[in-house]
Amino acid sequence: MKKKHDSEKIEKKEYTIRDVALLAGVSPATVGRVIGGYGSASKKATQAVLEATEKLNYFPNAIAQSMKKKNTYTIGLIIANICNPYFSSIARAMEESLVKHGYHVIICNTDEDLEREISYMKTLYEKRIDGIMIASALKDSEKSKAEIDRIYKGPIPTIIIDREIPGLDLPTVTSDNFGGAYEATSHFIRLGHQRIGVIGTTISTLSHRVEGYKKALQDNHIPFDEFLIANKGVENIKAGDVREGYDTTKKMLEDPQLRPTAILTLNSLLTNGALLAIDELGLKIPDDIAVIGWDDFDLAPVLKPPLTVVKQSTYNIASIATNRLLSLINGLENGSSEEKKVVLATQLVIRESCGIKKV
Amino acid sequence: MKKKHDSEKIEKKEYTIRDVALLAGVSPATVGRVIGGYGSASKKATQAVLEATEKLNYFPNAIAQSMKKKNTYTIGLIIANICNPYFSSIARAMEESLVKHGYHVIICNTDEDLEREISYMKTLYEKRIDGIMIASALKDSEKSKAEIDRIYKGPIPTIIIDREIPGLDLPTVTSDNFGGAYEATSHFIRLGHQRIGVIGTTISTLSHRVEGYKKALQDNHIPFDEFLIANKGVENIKAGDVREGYDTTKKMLEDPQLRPTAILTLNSLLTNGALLAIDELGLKIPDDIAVIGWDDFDLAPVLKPPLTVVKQSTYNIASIATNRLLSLINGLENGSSEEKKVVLATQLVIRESCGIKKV
DNA sequence: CTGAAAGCGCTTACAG
DNA sequence: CTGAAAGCGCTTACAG
Repeated sequence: MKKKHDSEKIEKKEYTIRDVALLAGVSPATVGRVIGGYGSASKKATQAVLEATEKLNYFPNAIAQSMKKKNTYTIGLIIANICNPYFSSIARAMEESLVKHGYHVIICNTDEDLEREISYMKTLYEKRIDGIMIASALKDSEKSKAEIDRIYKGPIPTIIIDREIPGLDLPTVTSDNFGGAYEATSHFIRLGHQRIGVIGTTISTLSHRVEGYKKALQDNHIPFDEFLIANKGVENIKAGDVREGYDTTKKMLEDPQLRPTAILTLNSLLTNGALLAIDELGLKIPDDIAVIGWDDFDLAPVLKPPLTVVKQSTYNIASIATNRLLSLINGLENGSSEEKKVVLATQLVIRESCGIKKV
Repeated sequence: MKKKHDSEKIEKKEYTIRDVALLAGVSPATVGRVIGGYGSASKKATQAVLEATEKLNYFPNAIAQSMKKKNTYTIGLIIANICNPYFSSIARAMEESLVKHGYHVIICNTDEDLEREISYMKTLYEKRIDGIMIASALKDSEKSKAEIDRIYKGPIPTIIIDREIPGLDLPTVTSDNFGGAYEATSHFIRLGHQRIGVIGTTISTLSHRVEGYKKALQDNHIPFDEFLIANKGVENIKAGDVREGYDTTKKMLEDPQLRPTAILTLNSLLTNGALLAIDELGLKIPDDIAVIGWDDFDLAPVLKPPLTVVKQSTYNIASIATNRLLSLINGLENGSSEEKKVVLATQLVIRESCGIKKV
């Protein structure tokens, strides 16, 4: 593969600034100034360099540039799973806006696995990327404060998205998980439901949502029943697999005596799984079971019946997080700003999957 | 921001191999050998280096490594839109398998815009990434053979996915677009349909699918009607927006005299849009209009009625493409292999959206 | 096994 | 405006 011939014509080597300089009859420094747009150069030199660049089809080596300039124009995005429409919309919006600023984005799927997340943090750091956006897999009190600081408060500008990391004072952009769940639960209650199930998983946003759910119950004097909260995950099924929502829902609904009259599913994958399970159990929405999904999606209005959802503004999350990250990178945002934690309101989009008030 | 103090304690500088060497009492070369795992070192030296590394919390600088070793352990994935479940599943599978080999993947969304694609190719090349996977936005005969070669046959190992680029002899992994459309169309015909519409867009895979559609028509002596092919795109709406399928479908179905009795939608976004339009027009599936979607998705079996689809194996596409790319990068795959173009069979998943045979 | 030195391809003061 | 030189943080022959 690596035959070396004496004649230099065989291996088409990669041209460098030096080759361009030679051809243009100027120094490498001048070539750099012309191409890199720093410093100044005479018209004549500029012209010669441009021609030589063209002739050799020269492309600057960004690695070498990074070496000197200490930036890579690369951002790492650490999420659970790019197949979750919630994350793919966020990724899409971020990439679109970042690319306009010259950045590329590296996608890292953790599947809610903290080990993988930490491994990503390490290799991304080694790559000396310029910034990190992370929806962390870290669960409450899984690590000590010191460990958390060591993992997430490195030298790379970082924005926490989707879920707060408790005790970490880094810029954070999340949805109002408590409020969204409170509103959804209240909606069920207003329609006469008393037994309301929550199809969740082990992710950390869950706790705030469950808090919101409990508060709504409490404000309406409805007793809390542990059976109605599914947040343990399912054995042998990773978070992020449709079967998780399917199995969890099936288990909660299979016994007609115990089953709730309404369920709230905590992300679109879980929603998909739940709908699958409900369909298979032969239950009718909303008569047998009312449903509210967390996260809106294109087909929600087309389902029979159209699905009521708690909608998070992925676009806003992405744009706020992106702008803050760019500010951080450019040293514009003050690390100790007051408004570090941005919480965005959710919206209850009422369609037909909760039926009408029972008398 | 860049205050320099005489004392070295203020700026917590980034440690280098040299700092480790100093602390360990060995040379930088030895540190490299220990940490990089190349060459050999005595037990004593190894121990000292490891301790120093630990103490300084030293992380190697991958940029500097890339500079010497000429690789970046980064792969570029150029696709239309990560929000399309078809692409996100591919991206997911690729990333999962690549990360095991030490690679990160950069996501590039083109929205089927060739200019953006070319710009990505350029900046990815400047970053000296190790490999490219690309579902190109290039349309038939949009560029000359020479231009195509110049754009895509650069020095970086490249695998073409999803859609062949005609005239380019690079490794390619695609679905059998012709066959899939032929099968879907034949299925409609078997059920008695004669007026079959195709909801497409401007992407290049379309042409093979339309060919398959036409062949099925022809084999069954059904005349071809230009009106039933929507492949122009919609003004002011980019490919990848749900509204594209919505508008296109609405236009094709609005006139009861002209409208087909069956439609085939060419990707999930278009399917979503079409279902939205059908719902809004008050048409019933399958009685008023039979539907087959291209690409399967979680909710397809839950729709009322469950949707029949042409399923592409995203997992196989991803794994074959990834393995071939790794082989290419490692110089194992022969550039002039016979089996350059891999075509994977599609599968018609029959559910209930086409109804039963009309008499 | 180990160190000194060269070099990867750029950028950036420093002189002129 | 321009060139020579140093240096970014590693790896890799080359000696010893």
